[in-house]
Amino acid sequence: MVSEYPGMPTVATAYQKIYAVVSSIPGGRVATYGQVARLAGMPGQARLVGYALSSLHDRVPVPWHRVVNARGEISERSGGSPADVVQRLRLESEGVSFDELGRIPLGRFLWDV
DNA sequence: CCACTGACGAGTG
DNA sequence: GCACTCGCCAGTG
Repeated sequence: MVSEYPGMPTVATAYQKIYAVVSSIPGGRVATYGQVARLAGMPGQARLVGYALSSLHDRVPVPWHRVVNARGEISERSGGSPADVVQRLRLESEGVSFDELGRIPLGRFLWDV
């Protein structure tokens, strides 16, 4: 649970809710953007989840790497940042495996609430 | 205040 | 399974 970080607005934002949900994803499991949105009380707001995560900075201790898209793939960033590679490495080090197409078998690793 | 911007998802052909 | 469209809306400048 991340309630605060340098530079974060003092008032509560939708992002805090999202960060709280992401922070509760167990290691070795993954959640989809849409799933996080629902758990955060914003069904249908998958895009906002992605937007919220993209605005995170390194010092914020949120396990953003455990969030993937509905197809079990790691979504590609804009600007060609290497964050997607880091994400895969972190997941693999947690025991999450990928198939030959670079997708995670959601039937085995999706976080069941 | 207005316009633009996204780590997405579900539906359709 | 792939390509395309449309709906979502908080933040940012």
